[in-house]
Amino acid sequence: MPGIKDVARLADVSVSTVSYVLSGKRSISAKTTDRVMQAIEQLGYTPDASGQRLRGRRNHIIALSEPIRKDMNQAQYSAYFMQAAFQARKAGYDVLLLGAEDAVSDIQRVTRGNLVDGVVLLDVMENDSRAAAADTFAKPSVAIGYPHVHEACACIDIDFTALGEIASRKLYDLGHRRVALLRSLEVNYQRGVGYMLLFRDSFLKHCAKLGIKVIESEEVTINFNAERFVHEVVLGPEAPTAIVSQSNADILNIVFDTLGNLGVRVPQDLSIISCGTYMQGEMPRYPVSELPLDPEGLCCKIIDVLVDSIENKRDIRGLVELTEPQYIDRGSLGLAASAPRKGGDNKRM
Amino acid sequence: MPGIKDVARLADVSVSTVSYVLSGKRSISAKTTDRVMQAIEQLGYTPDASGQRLRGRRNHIIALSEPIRKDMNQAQYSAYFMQAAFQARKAGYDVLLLGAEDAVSDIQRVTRGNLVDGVVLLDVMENDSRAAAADTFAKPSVAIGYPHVHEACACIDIDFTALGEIASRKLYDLGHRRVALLRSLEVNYQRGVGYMLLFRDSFLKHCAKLGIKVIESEEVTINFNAERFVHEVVLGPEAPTAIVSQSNADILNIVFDTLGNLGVRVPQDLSIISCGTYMQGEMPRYPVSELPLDPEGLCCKIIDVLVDSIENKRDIRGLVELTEPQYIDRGSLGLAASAPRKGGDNKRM
DNA sequence: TTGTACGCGTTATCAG
DNA sequence: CTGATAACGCGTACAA
Repeated sequence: MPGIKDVARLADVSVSTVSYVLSGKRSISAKTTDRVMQAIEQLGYTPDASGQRLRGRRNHIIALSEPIRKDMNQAQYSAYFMQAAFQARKAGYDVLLLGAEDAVSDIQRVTRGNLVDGVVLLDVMENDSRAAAADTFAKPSVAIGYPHVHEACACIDIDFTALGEIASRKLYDLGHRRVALLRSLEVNYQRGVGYMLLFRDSFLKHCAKLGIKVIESEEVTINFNAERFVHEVVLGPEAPTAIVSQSNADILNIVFDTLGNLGVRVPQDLSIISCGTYMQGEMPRYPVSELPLDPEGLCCKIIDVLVDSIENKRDIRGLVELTEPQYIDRGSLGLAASAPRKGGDNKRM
Repeated sequence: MPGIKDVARLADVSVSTVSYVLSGKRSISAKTTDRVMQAIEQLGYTPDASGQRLRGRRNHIIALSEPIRKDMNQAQYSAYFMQAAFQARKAGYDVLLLGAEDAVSDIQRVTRGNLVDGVVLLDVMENDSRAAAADTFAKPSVAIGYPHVHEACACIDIDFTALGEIASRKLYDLGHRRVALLRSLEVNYQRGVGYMLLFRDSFLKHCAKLGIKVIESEEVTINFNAERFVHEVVLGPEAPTAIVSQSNADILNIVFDTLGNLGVRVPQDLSIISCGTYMQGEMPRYPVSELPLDPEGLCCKIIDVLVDSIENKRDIRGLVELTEPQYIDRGSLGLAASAPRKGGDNKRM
């Protein structure tokens, strides 16, 4: 393994000259530059990472903390860390994946040991031990999410309170006064996945204010029967004119299938809107209008903020940035149906 | 940030003594040890990672190379890298995620710069540029997969040739002589995803040998109509007694739904077996017997091999380990139906 | 049992 | 514009 000294010797210059040629932090004559570059190629020289970070105090590594859980929706979270990794690379940073049981001590270890320059917290819950312990990390940290305790880290997320309001407003303006809320997997609420709770609370509150009646689905577990949900709730006595879904593409597919079999047209007879979901990462078989999550946009912003903090030593503790939700119209949300539902008495099933 | 020198000064010993107290590679008197430990705690000292790897030549970091692709099945691959990360941590290694466009130069950079001790190649294709360039990596590498060119890296995977043979044998023993093959997403074959091709080729070959007639589905693209597949192929003139699926849970769900609506019972009227899939990571709504992928088992073995190579300087270039497929009975595979299919003329759809 | 010196690459500083 | 040197932090071979 050739070192910088070997290069210097071969090019007949000093080590500092080689270093300056590589970094460009000093102007070096073209002739010298040529000789050095030639020596580097000839020897196949690559600087050793440990030496590089000795001086600069920067590793160009960002830690990504993702607590390992059996029940995690892998499809969804992988979108976040692939995006975060991609954006980090664009900014010139490698990504260290942390997934140990004890996330807090893991982050302490890599930040205090100067192994990483900063930390991204993924899959953040309302009561997140990592966010709460962020003051014990020796490097800046950013959470995707909005935990209760966040004095020592930055928080970046979609504004899910606004999302609940926008959704209720949109339904109201289209004339909907009775809507069904299709819940997400129960385990998410129980675990305290912040955004799902935030959206639901905000949505229910604003619906109450606007006079929209919300009929909630029963708790969605792994054995949830989406067909029965359609028959009992959607076609039930309360006759909602829209479904607001927090659920995943699999369940939504069954809902669409069931409605199709019953001859219920979307959106003429019934509107559907999906909120706080990310259908691009799943496989919906029917287009559904959405107030979606935004892994790409968020990760882009998160890395921006973190890198800025690292490189310009900006203090980002306590920073909170909630971005405006963006509605995507895919044609499943329309005016509230007033006439009796076509095919409503179709007994095919 | 206190350094080892500060600790040494406070404990009134030399830096080497502090180092040996931490590593335990020399016997130090209890009195000295106490003083040193006290100083360490008092200062909150954590060794700096860059210094640590200066001498030891070991970073305790493993690189995970995952080429970023738009069309990748995120749910599936995330299972591999979460597992790899988990197993690596168990062995005391951190994981650096590599996902740049040019994977080869990325790996060269981190291996030649001594940033990582070894490399795991994920999502390996038959003609994989990374495996082919493994001789230019300065550290040992292991591929999950079985690329054509693999002289310079180790390859660990399930034996998909055996998997094809076992599947055909199993079907044959249960009396099946006509089976439908439900292909995976076409893009996987086109891209050269090794295991899918290996299984398919082996399965077709062994079926031919055993006299099993295989009716293949049309190419599966994003617009694939699984209902039509059931109507045209499964209930078509050739009347296969089993479906062998390489497809995902979403498509399989539709197949089950369609069969259910038609009154075709599984496995009494029709058997279904899924091969080279990983249903635990997806959301199948019906239990399906499977000759599955095994992210956990493979990642465990891969990290074992790689860590052994790193720590004992074992040369693993060219090593190939193909593990025996394990059949999981979930009740969807049974004796070939001989009587005319119940509900076969049901015209509900 | 303890101290000293070395190695890695970058960069501030001083000297040409 | 370029060269020489020291310092940064740690582990460990070697000397004492």
